[in-house]
Amino acid sequence: MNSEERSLNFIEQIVETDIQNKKNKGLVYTRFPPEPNGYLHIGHAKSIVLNFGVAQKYGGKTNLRFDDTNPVTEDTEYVDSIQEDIKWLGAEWVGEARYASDYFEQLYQWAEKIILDGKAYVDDQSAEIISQQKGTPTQPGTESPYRSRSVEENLDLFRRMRAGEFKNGVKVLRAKIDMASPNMHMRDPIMYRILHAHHHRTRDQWCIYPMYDYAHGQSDYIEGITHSLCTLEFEVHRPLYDWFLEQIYTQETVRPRQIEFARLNLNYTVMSKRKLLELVNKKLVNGWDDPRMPTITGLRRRGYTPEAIRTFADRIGIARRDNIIDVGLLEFSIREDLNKKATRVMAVLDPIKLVIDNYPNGKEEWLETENNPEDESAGKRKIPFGRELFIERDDFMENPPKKYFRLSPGNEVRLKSAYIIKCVNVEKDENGVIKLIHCTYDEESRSGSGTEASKRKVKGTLHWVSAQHAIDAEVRLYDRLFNDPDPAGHKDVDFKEFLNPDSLTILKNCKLEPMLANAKAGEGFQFQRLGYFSVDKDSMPNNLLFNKTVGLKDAWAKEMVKE
RNA sequence: UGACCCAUGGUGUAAUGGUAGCACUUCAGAUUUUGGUUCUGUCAGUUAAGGUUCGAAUCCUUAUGGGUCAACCA
Repeated sequence: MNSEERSLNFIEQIVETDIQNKKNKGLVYTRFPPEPNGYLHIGHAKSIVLNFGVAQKYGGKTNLRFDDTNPVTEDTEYVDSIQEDIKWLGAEWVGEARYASDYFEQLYQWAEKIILDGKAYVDDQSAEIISQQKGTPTQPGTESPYRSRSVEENLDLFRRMRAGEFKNGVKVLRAKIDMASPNMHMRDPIMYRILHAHHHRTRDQWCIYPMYDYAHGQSDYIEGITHSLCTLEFEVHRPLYDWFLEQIYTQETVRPRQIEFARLNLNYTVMSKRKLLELVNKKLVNGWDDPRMPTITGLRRRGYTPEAIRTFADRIGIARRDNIIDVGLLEFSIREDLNKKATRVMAVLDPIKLVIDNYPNGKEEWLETENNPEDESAGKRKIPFGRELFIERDDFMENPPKKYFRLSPGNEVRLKSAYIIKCVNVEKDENGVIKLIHCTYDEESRSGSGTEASKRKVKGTLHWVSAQHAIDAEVRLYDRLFNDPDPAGHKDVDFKEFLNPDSLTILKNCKLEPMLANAKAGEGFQFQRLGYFSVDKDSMPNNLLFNKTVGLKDAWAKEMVKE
């Protein structure tokens, strides 16, 4: 509905211009280049939707490429999870997944060529010295004493680096560019370092590894990537990206171009892999797939759908200015999707017993109810009704405020898809806590019976579950993980200080309609009047586990806040 | 204190020299056997000052504010 009128984002505009100008023969080829050192999060989803979306829109293709040039932090666990998450999101990369490590030999050969061209040299200095010589953003650097080594010596040393003759950190290969450049990244950046480490794919084949700046652009080039999209912090790397490409570029091939866009920030959460890893390692959450995590796997376990995440990514747009998206927009997107799809069921999370005094003892009825009022094709089902029911504790008040139109003494409400009942009195325990609500029902008022009484309008409608038929379940409620809108944005306070102690609430005594006994892991439902809930992966038929995905909009709660 | 980038309602994002629009949010109302959904209405914006132009959110200058850059990480 909006696609025909939607204006182009700035990257699409660039792509269209390039196509018109027949740049790269009019091809569009993008890539999604995660480093396998962590799980994908919602920020990656933005990048995935962008990269795959742009290519698809213009008849192009997208590669998945693992940027695996640092064996110390990378692992196949991440390689697997990343592929699973991308597939789940519905993106399809062309052919097999690629790896920067597939190109190590080519990268090495090009490095020798650059040495031969006199544009790279082996430096014997320590990391500290090299760092000192880099200067600062306001002061130029100084040149390394090894900068003017002969080509022959450089080549010999570089080959011996590869051969494993040196220990970690003893030597590096540096590009010979400009130590006085105002751009720090151009001050003779390191191309290769020595790392005697086991790589998850190349195993012990290499003991020198290329740095990101050298590997990334060349990998783009090898794959024929036309538009290399990345986040804003790589902007200052672009001159270097171009410089490395310039060393090996030949006219007849595709010339990749790096374009930066603003990364996604969500309020009340953190989005850096480092911080997410810290939460996992310190067991402040229950793993990468904890439903409170902004990871793809966490959102999936929480009950988010790929469609909702994609629409969200679409809604937030692509631009070059820093942004902080309100999590409310993410929540809106999942509600919108689930509202169309989720079967409505009866579930009472905080049960209180109710007895209908004038309903025959031992009688049961199976009443018809619609599965989804938003989707007639979803059909109908029967739910059991009886003399004793559970309703939500919140749905009864002995002394209600004026606008309360749920159950209270002397007041009438409709039980959804069942009868109109009236509260006659309550029983309390010695502490004054209500333990049983006595009601009478209007026998003529059964939903759908067509009688005058069934058409009566009452203010409130409650969800309920038959006590005799109810099944038990554990339900996990989630709130935002952090109490602060920008937990990582405080210079003097660690982000973990803002963790919300109430981000997880476990409810053990929930009562569900019997049909839910067969619910399968990952399946999502709307618990009538409460919100959307999804079956946890650890759920068992005799130990049902639900995760709250998101609550329904709650006008009553809002009203109460105003008081 | 250098280089580079950015600046449109509360939050995002359009308008590509010619009527500042859309979404979320806010608020109000209608409908409703979910205080949901849907529908209608509503509040609210071009950082500032100069300049160019018949006309500037858009081009230029300056200021202000924000961001990025000094890993043998990506």
